[in-house]
Amino acid sequence: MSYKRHLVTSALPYINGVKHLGNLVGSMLPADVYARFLRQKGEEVIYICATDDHGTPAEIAAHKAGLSVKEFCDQSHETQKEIYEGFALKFDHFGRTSSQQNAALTQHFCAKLKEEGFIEEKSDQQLYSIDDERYLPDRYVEGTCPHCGFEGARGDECEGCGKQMEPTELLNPRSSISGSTNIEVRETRHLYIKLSELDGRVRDWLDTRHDFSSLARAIGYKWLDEGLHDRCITRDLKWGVSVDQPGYEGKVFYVWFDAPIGYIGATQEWAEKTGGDWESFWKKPEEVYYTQFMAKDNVSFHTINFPATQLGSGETWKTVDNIKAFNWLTYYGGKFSTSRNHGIFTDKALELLPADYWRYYLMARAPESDDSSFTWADMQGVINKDLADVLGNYVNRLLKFTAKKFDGKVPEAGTWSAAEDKFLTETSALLADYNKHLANCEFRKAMSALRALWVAGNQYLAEQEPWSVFKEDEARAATILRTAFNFLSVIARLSEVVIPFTTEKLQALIHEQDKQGTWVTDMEAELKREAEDRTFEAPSDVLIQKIEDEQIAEFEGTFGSEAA
RNA sequence: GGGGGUGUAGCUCAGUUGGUUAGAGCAGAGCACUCAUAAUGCUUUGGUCGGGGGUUCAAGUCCCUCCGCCCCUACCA
Repeated sequence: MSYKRHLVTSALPYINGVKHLGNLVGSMLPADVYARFLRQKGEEVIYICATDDHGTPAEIAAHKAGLSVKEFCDQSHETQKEIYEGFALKFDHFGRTSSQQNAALTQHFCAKLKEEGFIEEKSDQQLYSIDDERYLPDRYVEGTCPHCGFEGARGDECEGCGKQMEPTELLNPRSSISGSTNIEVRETRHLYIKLSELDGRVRDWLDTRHDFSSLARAIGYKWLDEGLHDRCITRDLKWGVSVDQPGYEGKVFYVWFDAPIGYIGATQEWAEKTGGDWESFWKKPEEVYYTQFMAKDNVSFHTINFPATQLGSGETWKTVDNIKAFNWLTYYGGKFSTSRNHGIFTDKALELLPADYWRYYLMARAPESDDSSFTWADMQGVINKDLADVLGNYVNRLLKFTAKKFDGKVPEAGTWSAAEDKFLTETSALLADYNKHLANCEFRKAMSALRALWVAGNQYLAEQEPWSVFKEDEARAATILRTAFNFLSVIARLSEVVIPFTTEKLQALIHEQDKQGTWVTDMEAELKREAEDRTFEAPSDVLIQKIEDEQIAEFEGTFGSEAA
């Protein structure tokens, strides 16, 4: 594992609307924790994300809001960006797929694919709404199902009988945008990517993805084994990356084609902003380790479609080395639903509780092996026990007692004993676990190891009883408290990847703001640090406020406490 | 319908290539301590590992089958 640099991306949140906690836990938050870990370890790493700006839903939402699509996306992008800042997501760049850079790249990929012979032109029949002055994507056509007579059937699928269909089959079709029935069938030309001929390249590539989870690999091979179908990569829309070919005026690339390219586009935005070298991440495959984070529904796009685009270009591009996929976070076992307003949205979450509470809870309960269920009581339990009781109380008891007995200074004198050796051995082992789990993107296990470190501090104090020892042997008490204090410095740094705001508070208390963003490599050196005239402040208020029963009752009243 | 995933103590989850009495945290019970946010530490009660069948000296761990949930995907008359 000696890569010069690391590239981290998380699935691009769609521009339309505020995302819910399920979106956060399945992509951006774990990516942030992982990127922070690598950064703190001193690795060269960039974490890139962006909003996925294109597509019909954005157009329609803009229309409803009385804004141009551009204005709407500008606003929505800023809204989302602010929320993510609230969660301390430390993107190196949070870009947009509607950037100039992405447009140029998307057109570039298409041109290269064409040169390599992987682009084909086909004619197709699509429904055109004369009153809306636009072609209607399948799911924006409603009508009567030709199979069962259900009147609210959509152009892609009938909710009445579950059958799939072509929108041209619908009886009495109408636009679900305007309700207009003034609809006609028009002939339209589109570009297709010939995945059917790219399967060899994709398969050979997949064979080399040794770090993929068995899940990601299985999904990839399944698609390949069934045979890839050519896919249309253009649409008759105004909003999107224009297709720069004769005869394609008024057409744009389909979102699934330009969205993943947005990872590269956003890296270019980053490069322009910072003076960084985007090519060192995307054009030097052997030097870079690339990790993608996403939810399980997104895996096939990242194992097949996007790699096919990259490989089919005939150029050298960095492809993904590890895909970390998540299951769903559910709300009391039911689905989070944007349309039905079920569950908790990210903007609201930040109003209710501090970002660190969400970050820790969501990582401790990350849906890694199966869907996991959010409940308010569970969150209260985790936060109050782990953050407030175990971590918060360690800080409080240690700093208050030391301040009282040693006048706000880190105690001097005293000698290292067997008790400290034992403490060192135990905490070193826990740190090794923590490192390993973070490096492997096993977030539940990582949080468990972190918590064990917090517990270790309390155990040490409980066993050594500095409050009793102090009465007979002040020097011994000094050693215990200094060791515990040094350990607090360690804990603060190791916790930063998940609870950065709390770490900031802690480091302010112990006057170690300069340690922000650093990691712990040598536990022995840390624990044996001398007093060095260090000072600190006793906390005036508790570090972690508990979540009260009344709050839980209120939240359950507001958001509901059962599955949808 | 096909493929993949998942079902382990009341709850949330670990369980390496099958091998001693199935583990952790929370919740419950008991004890210790009093520095601390009635906090902490220690001890401890809970499981026929979704059901059934099979292979094996030995299966939560492999095979078959059935049931529940999740994701992807495909549909015939």
